[in-house]
Amino acid sequence: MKTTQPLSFLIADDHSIVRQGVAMIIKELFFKPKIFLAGTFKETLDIVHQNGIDLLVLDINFPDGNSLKILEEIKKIQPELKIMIFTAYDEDIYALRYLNAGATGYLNKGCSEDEMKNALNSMVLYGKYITQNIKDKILDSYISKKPINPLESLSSREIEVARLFIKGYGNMEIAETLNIKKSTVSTFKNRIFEKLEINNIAELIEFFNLYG
Amino acid sequence: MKTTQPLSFLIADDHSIVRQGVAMIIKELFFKPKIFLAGTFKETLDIVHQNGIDLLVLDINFPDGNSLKILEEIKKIQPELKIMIFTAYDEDIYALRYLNAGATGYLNKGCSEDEMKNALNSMVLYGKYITQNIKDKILDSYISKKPINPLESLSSREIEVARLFIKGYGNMEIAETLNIKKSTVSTFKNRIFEKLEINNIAELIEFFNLYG
DNA sequence: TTTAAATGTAGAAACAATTCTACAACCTCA
DNA sequence: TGAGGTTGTAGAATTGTTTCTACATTTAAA
Repeated sequence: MKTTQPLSFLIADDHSIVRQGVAMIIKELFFKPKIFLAGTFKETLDIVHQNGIDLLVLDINFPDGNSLKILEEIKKIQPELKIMIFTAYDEDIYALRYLNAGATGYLNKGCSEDEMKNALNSMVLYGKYITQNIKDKILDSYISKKPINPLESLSSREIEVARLFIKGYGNMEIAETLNIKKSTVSTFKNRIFEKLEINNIAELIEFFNLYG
Repeated sequence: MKTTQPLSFLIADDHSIVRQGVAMIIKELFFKPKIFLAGTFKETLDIVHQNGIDLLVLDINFPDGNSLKILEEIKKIQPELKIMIFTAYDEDIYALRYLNAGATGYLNKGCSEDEMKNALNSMVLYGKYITQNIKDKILDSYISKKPINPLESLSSREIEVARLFIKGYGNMEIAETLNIKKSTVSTFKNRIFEKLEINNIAELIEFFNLYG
C-alpha cells in the first residue's frame, strides 16, 4: 500500500462475529486502519455522519431498516463514499440492485479470505469490486434487454403490494394499509401474477424467497 | 479453565468470515486450542472422522446437505460429541429441532461477543448451552402437553388438505382433487388454522417450512 | 362402558376476491 | 411530438371463501 494516512473503515453488520472477522482481515491488510463497527441501521448512519469514513462494508440485512433505504440515506450524507455490500444471500441477483442503488462493490459472505482481501484492496485502490460472474450477468441482461431478476419487472408499487401479500395480508387489509380500493389491490395482484407468470400466493412466496 | 490438555474445536460454517471470527474468540478464550475449519458438509464429516473433536460449532446452512442429516451422520461417527448449533435464523423455533436431533447447544449469530464466549465456555464445561428463551419453550410444551411440533396436532386428512393449500391450490381445486364439497375444505382450513394458531396461507407455508 | 372430544362431512348466508373494463397520468422511443 | 406502452387507480358483475351451524362416526379418556 502506498497510502500513508490511516484509512477509516466502517463495518456494518448485525452479527458481531462477522464484524470481528472483517475487522481482523482489515487489520491484517492495511496500515493502522481506523475501524468503526455498527450493528444497526441507525448506528451506521450516525457513524457515517460523525466520522470521515473511507470504506463502508455493509450487510444489508438489518433488523431496523430496509436495505435499499440505507444506501439512499448514506448517499445523502456522503455521496462519494465507497460502499461494499457484503452479504449472505447466495444469489448474485441481489448485487445488481445494490450496485444500481449506489454501492460500488459486492461480495458474498461465502467468499474465501483471499477473495475478501482482494475485494477490500480493490475497493480502497479503485473504489470498486465486482466479480466476473456479476459482470457477466450485467452484460447478458444488457444484451438480451431482459431484466435479470424477474422482480425487476415489477413497479415499486407492485413490489409493495407483493410484499404485503407475502406477509399474509388479504386484499382488504392491503387496501386499508395503502389507502386504496380493494379492487385496485386485485388489479395489482393480477399484474404481479402475470408479470411473474405465477398463479397464487404460494408461488409468490417462493419467488421472493428466491429473488427478493 | 482447569483443562490442561488442549481442546479440539471444529468450526463448520460456509462463511469463512464467520469461521475466522469464531476461531478468534476461541483462541482468546481457551488455552492453545486446536482449531479445525470446515466449509461444507463433507469436510465437516471428514474432520470429525479423522480428528478427536471436543466441540463442534455448526452452522446448519450448508450448500451441500440437509441440516438435520448432518447431525445424524455426525452422531453416527461420534455419538457423544458436543455440538453447538450456531446459525443466523432468528427464530428459536429451529432450536428445538436441532436439540432433538442431538445438538446440545444452540446460539443465534445475532449474539454479542460475550454471549458467544459464555456459550463456548458452557459447552466446554457442561456440554450444553441453551438460552432461557428456549428453555422456556421446552418447559411450556411439557406443561401444556402440546407437542413441540404443532403439526402433530393435525389429523392426516388435515395435513393432506394443508399440503394442497401450500401447493397454492384454492378451496375449489382442493374440493375437486379430494372429491369433497368446498365448504368441507373451508372447515378443514379453519381447523388447521385454529390448531396451528395462524391466520393465512403465508403462515401455513412458514409453518411447513419449519416443521414439515 | 358410557361420555366427551375429535374427525370427516355439508348447506346457506355473509363476505371477500377476481375478472373485466376503463381511464388519466406518465414515460419513452422513433 | 405523437402513438403506444406502463403505471396507479376503480366500479360492477361474477365467482370463490368464510362463517356458522349441524350431524354421524370414530377415537380416547374416566
